[in-house]
Parts: sequence; C-alpha cells; structure tokens
Amino acid sequence: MPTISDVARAAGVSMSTVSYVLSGRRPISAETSARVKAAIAELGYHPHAGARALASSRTNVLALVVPLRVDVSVPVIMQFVTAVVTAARTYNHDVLLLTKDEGTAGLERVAGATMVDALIVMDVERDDVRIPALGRLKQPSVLIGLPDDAAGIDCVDLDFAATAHECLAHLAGHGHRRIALVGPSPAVYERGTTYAGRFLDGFTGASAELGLETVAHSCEPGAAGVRAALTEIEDELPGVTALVVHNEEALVPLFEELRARGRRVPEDLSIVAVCPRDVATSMPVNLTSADIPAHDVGTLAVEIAMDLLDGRRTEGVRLLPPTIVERDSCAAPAS
Amino acid sequence: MPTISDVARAAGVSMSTVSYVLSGRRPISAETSARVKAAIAELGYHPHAGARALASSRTNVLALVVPLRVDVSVPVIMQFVTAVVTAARTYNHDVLLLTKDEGTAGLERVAGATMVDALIVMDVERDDVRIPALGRLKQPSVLIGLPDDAAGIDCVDLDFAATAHECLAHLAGHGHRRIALVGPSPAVYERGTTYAGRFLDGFTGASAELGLETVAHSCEPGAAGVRAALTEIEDELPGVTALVVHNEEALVPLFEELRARGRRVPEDLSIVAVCPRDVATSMPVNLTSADIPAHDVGTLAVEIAMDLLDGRRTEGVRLLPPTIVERDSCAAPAS
DNA sequence: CCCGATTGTCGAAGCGCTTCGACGGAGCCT
DNA sequence: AGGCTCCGTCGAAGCGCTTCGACAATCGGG
Repeated sequence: MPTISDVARAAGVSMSTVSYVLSGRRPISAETSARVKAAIAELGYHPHAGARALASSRTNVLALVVPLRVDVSVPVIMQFVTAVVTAARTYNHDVLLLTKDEGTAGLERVAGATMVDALIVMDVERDDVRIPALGRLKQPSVLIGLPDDAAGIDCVDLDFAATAHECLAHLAGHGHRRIALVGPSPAVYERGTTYAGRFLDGFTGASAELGLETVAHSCEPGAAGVRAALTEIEDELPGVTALVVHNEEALVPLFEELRARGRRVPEDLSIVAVCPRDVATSMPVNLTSADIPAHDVGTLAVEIAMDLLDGRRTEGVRLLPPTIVERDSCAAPAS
Repeated sequence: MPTISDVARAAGVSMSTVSYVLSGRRPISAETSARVKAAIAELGYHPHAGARALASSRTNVLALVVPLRVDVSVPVIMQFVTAVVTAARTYNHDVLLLTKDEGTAGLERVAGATMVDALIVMDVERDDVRIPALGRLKQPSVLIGLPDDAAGIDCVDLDFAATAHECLAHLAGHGHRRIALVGPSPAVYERGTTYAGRFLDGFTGASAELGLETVAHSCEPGAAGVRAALTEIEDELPGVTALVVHNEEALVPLFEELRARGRRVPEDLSIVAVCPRDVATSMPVNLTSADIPAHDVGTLAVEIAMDLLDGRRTEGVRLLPPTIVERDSCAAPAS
C-alpha cells in the first residue's frame, strides 16, 4: 500500500502538497496538481481512513440504526436503508449499520470511539431512551420519526396526521360517509411508535372536520386478527363502505377475509392503504394508497446530517406531505 | 474525550500498560489491571477507532455489500443483513454497508482506504466482475452465492440443487407424479444469479431420478406473468397436481389466479414454496416450504470471515442443507 | 519603484494508539 | 550462590495523515 509520502516522492513534492491537492484547502498550481494526480493514479494510492480520521477528526462515516424486526414493514425499512446509503455516498460518506437492539450502548460505542461523524436513528419511540443519550454525544444526530420530546434533535418523517386526513378526504370525495380505520397491531401502539398515534389523531380529527362517521380499530397480526377487527368494525359501524388500512401485514389476509364474506373491492367496499408503492401494486387489486416516501425521508435525513456537520442551521422538525396515488381500490359507495 | 494517556495518568501507569490491559496481549497484574479499569470507567474512556486502526492495521469493521433492488426478495436480504450485523457484533466487529451498484469501485474504495478488515458480498452472479477485484484486495472476502469460478474465495449458500430435490421428494411422497416448477422471472436467469440455475438443475435431476413428469417455467412478475406461466404449464403438463414455487413475488398473484380458475390448495393442487418462513405463513394457505436459511447463511459468512482474519483454514465452499417445513399446502393428489 | 497582499510550496508538529525491546525483580534449578 | 527464565511494566518509535506557520516569488496599487 503506497502512502502519501510515496506519492509525494513520485511527484517530487512534499507530503503537505499532496494533501492539499486532495483536499483543495489551499491553492495548488495546475502543473503540480496534475503531477500529483498522475502519481496517485500510477501508484494506486488511497488515503488511509484511520490516519485521516485521526488527523482530521472526521471519519466520513454515518451511523444508521435500524429496527431489527419489529412490526414495521421490512420493505419500508429496506427503502430507508438504501436511500440513506445512496444519499450518503453522494456526500462522500459511508454508512455503518447498527441494530436497534444494541440500544443506547451501541450509540455510545460508535460515537465514543469516533467511528462516525453523525448518527441517523430509525424507529424512534414516543419516549425513546436513546434520545437523552444522543444528546450527550459529541456527534450530531437525526431522528426518523417524531418523539414526544426530541430534546432539540432534528427529526424527519412523513406527516402521518395529514396522511390520515388525505385518505379520508379522498374517500369522502368518492362519496363515502361511513369509513373505518384498520390500524397497526396493538403492539405498535404499546411500543410507543409515534406514527400510529399521529395517524389515528389525524384520522379522528379529519373525521370530525369532514363530518364523517368513523370507527378506528387496531388489528392483531394474522388472519384471525383481521377477521376479528372486521367483525367489530361492521358491528360498530353497520353499512361501512370504505376502509383506510394502515397496516401492511393485514393486507393479504384482509383480502382473503373480504372474499370469504363476499365483499368485492371496490364495488362493495373501497380501500385506501398506507404503504409503499410496490406493496400497493402487489395486491389482488391495485390499491389506491398513500405512499410511504421512505426514499425521500432517508435522503432528507442524510441532508440534514450534512447540514449539521457543516454547521448549517436546520429546521428542527420536518414532516413530509403525503401523496395519495389513485389506483383501483376506490369507487363510489353502492347506493 | 479522554485519551489513553489520561487513563494512564489517572491509574498511575504507562500508556503501554493501559493498552495491554485492554488487549490482553501481555500479562498484567490483577491490581494494576483493576486500577486501570477503574480509571477507564471513571473517565468514560473509549479508544479512538482511527488511532487504533492506524497503529494496529485492524479496523474491526466488516464490509457488507447488499443488492439494491433486484428481483431477490427484500425480506430475505434484510434477514441476511441483520444476521451479519448481529453475528459481527458477537466478534466485536461493526458492519459498513455498501450497495451493489457501487460495483467494483466500492470494494476497492473501502478496502484501499483500509476501512474494513474483510468483505462479505451478497448476490454474487455466475461470472461476477467483482470476483477478480476481490482477489486483488489485501483483505479477505466471503461470497454469499456460488459463482462459476470463485477463484479461491470462500462461498456460502443454501444448497439449491438439494433443495429442489427435497421439494420434489416431498411431493412425490404425497403421491404426486406430475409436477411443475414456477421459477423466478427470466430476468433473474439472465442476470446470471446462480441460485436460479442451480435450483433448476436440481429440479431436473431429481425429476429424472424420481421418475416424475415435470415441466419448468420461469415466471414474469405480476398477475399477467403468473397467468401466462400457469396456462403454459397446464398446456404442457395436463393434469398437473402440484407446483414447486421458487418465486416469492409470484405467490400472491398465484393464489389469486388459482382461485379464479377454481383450483383449491391443497385439495386440487399442492404447493411447495421456496421462501423464508414468514412469507410462507402470511399466505392465504400456510405454505409447506423450503425455508431460506438467511440467518444461518449470514452468520456463517461472518464466521468464515473471522476464520480468515485469524489465519484459520477454511473450507472453500459451504452449501447448507435444505429443510422442508410441512404446513398446509400439500395433500395427496385428487384421484 | 517600493510595499503589502497573494499565491504556491515546504517542514514539522501532532492526532491517539500499538508494539517492540529493555529492564528490574522474583522464582527456579543445580 | 550463581545463572536462568519468567513476569510485569515502561519508554519510545512509529502508523499515515492534516494543518499551521513560514517563506520565497509574483503581482498590483499608490
């Protein structure tokens, strides 16, 4: 492995000149620069990351903390991850992957060891114990999610309240008045994952605002959970004509159960789902859905991290507006 | 941030002694060790990763290269990833995540910069251009998959040929003689992903060996692809009584299409799928399946990487035996 | 035409850690 | 008792890079 001094010798300049060619922090003449670059290419020189980190206290690495296998859907997580990695690369950063099960200790480990310049944390809970820990680190961090008290840490997320509003508005636009929410499993609410509650609040608020008759139910995983939820919904809101489904796992069994009950989508029942595009289009009926913009959220998280590292001012909380994509699961209610 | 010399001063010893307490590379008396550890705890000292990497040429980081969004199923990828991260942590390593789209350059970048000690590469193709590049690195690597020529690099994967054999044997055990394979999309074969071909070879071989009548079809994504595949299959193999499905994306539309055709599972048609457990159990019928042991493969890949780093001898190619889990999608053929 | 600013380059001092050689002292063998 | 071998610890030399201060040379302005 050639070092910077090998390059310097080959180019007939000093080490510092090579360094300045690489970093651009001081002006270097075009000829010198060209000679250095030629030497770099010829020797196949790569700066040593550790040495660089030691000397500059910059690692060019971001930590990303992912949930391990919670109830949040795997494709969504994966989209976040690839978005973050891809965005990080455009800023010449790499991504160190941590799992949520390492908890606070994991954050302190990578931050304490100066392995990363900043941290991005997914799946933040309402009262997440990691938030105070994050505040104590010398590296900045960005949360994906919206805790009760972010303690000054920047947050990015989909605006779930507005999303619920849009879903209801869309259905109301089709003429529906009696609408039920099939929510996440109770475990999600209990765990304190905030998007569930924010969606529910938005749903309730929009329901009142739009003068709708609605009911909201969490939904245990599996066919039995879906069946139970559906039964209770029809019980509490007879003549329900549309469903808002905020639960990806429930989708397949839901279609199964609706078929068993002889309810066609969208002829007898309209559905708006909250899920990523590819899930919406892999169902028996292409679902009209509020896309979860995992890609945008991930990219934005990285951009905020970069702003923070460059000492730029940031906005605190960024909630992305929802987008409803119309597909084939909504129609006017049967009269 | 306290440094090792702060710790040394606080404990009244030299820097090297602190280092030896931490690494255990030289004997240190119990009292000294205790004093040093107390100082470390009190100061909240964390060794600086960069400095450590510079001095020891060991980063304690593994690179993991993941496919971005190929046809291979997302849940399986995620399982690999979490298995690798979790296993790496048990060996006190972290994981740097790279995406496949960075290609050879990405590998050379992280290896050249000495950011990682070893590399684990997923989604290896038959004649993957990255293999020669990996061979040139000074770090060892492990492939997940089985290329035509691994060029001496260690490989881990499920034994897909044996898996196909087991699937057929299972169905034959139920009395089926006319069996069709619903394979991955043609794109997967074309891309040269090796598991598809190995599964197909195993399928063909086992078919002959067991004296079955079989036909194999790739299957374009989406409902239309499934419909087409199914039509051709029934055409070419009239009276087919069982399906082996090696295509996770096809599963939902497949059930849909079978229903449309009035074919019940398993009464009219038995199915064995190749997919992770949770996919198998989230279908309308719980599927008898050959689990993809993503967790085991990922863990094993890390173990091999550790063996390589410790200079231990490794086996070259490790193919894990398949496991068929019986659920509710297989029955005797209707007589 | 001289002075101050700018441009382009160099030398050297670290950054925080590991590791090698050295060394005093204790324990063993003969 | 003398010579060995361990044991436990220290000092110092790097690992490869960035960055600060210095300095010669060039330039433009009053």
